[in-house]
Amino acid sequence: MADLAYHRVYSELTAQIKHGQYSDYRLPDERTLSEQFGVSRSTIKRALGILVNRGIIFQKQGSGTFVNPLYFKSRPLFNYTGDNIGITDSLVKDGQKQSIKVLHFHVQKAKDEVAESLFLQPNEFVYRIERLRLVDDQPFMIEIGYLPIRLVPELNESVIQSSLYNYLQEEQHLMVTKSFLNISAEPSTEEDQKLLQLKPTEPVGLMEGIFFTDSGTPIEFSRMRIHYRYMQYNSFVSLS
Amino acid sequence: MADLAYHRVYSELTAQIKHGQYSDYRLPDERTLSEQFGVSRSTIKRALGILVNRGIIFQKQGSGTFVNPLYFKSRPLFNYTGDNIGITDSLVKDGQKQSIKVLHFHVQKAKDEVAESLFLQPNEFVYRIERLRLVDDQPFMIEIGYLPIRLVPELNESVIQSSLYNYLQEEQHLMVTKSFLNISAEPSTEEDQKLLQLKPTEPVGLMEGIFFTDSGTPIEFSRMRIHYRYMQYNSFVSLS
DNA sequence: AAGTGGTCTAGACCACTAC
DNA sequence: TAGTGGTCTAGACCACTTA
Repeated sequence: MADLAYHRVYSELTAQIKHGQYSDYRLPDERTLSEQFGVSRSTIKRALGILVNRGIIFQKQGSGTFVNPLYFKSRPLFNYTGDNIGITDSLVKDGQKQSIKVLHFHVQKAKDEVAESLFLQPNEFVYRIERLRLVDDQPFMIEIGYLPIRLVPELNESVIQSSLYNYLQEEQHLMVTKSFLNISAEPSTEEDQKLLQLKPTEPVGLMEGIFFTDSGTPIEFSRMRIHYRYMQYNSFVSLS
Repeated sequence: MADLAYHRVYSELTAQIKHGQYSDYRLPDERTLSEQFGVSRSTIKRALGILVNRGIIFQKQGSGTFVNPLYFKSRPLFNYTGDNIGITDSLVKDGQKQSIKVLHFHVQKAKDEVAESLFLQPNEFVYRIERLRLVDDQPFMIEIGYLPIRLVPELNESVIQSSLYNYLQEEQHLMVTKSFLNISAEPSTEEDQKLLQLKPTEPVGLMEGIFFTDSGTPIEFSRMRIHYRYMQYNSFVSLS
């Protein structure tokens, strides 16, 4: 992934923006970038397109390409900057300590919704992984994940005490790079209140969705119940 | 917009998928589509890319292009299928009656956050539009929007009783096609409870963000407080 | 008029999947 | 081995903004 031309351009531009290289909020024009990076304008457009899709820059026809000044002001829960799309890589932590407490771990036959979401054969088995995630010892998320055992035959309890997706990448050469999420909210249950240290009037955010590997295989169905103060999601949408 | 080649391909494919044309979940390969539509493969890829970004289809290298069976099962609050990205065009309603009640409407000097979000000059003026939105007489959203008067000089109270973005499109030839949203949740205030008919333990979803015209000009900063049962947001993310 | 992003093409070659 | 999606190029021409 990292050796692709468009990805190299994307990474370098992102780093430059983060380091404040474009303090006037203006990037060089596409033809200049094409020369600077030694790639075609199409490849530059592709790299810029990723930045646009994440809301980091925006482009105005006839005018130029500009950094979105709002992007770095918001404090979302997730910020996809690593290789993987999972929590560990995405969590905005700024030096805070991330930790995981395993609540339950076992194998079961996939129920309907899970089987459907993961495109499983009938009667296929999945791991059910229930974990509590904390930042600086403050619990902020209850996470229930389902993974087909067929895809990850050798999972065990010690693996899931830390980042599952890092394990998949390093030990199984699986990168998890796509997700389809549904986001909502509801009043907290008594269990939410206990685990996430919430008052009865305080709600949880819900994120539920499917995660895919780089090659398009659905690998996890996940339900997350999130302390409302940690629930921040950024979304850039463009109808074109 | 509708006369662009990639957009035509996108529209026709979307319609075909909705009408169940690909009941085996498999689309023709890109080279075949290229011939069928009489456009280059690059243009086909662009159209397919939009469908991928919205989570409607997914592609597997070496294997093919497939319809996402989950897409049509979820019931999000928004579903961007119209020309504009606004509520009116996007709200999934299925024959339900949509209505708007104007709570407040006036002109004021833009405060810091608004001015920053809309890239305004110092001391520029904005409309402040506070509306309650209902579906089938059930209130589901309090919406506070700010628009620069410079961009829409002739707004008045009768216009905002119905869709603002439809007015902008028809009377001002402005299409609103991009948005940068931040999504979160919090306990409801007393005013929320009164306007949205919520119990004290029931929360609101928050959506806050900037809306851009097709040419990239920020045209509205909006804060939405949403009845939690109506708060459903779909997001497809791909790290590439 | 000059500069910038947007659209589109035709084709080469690579990487992965299925048979 | 054939078929499919992924990457990348070099260039033409259009649309919009700014001066």
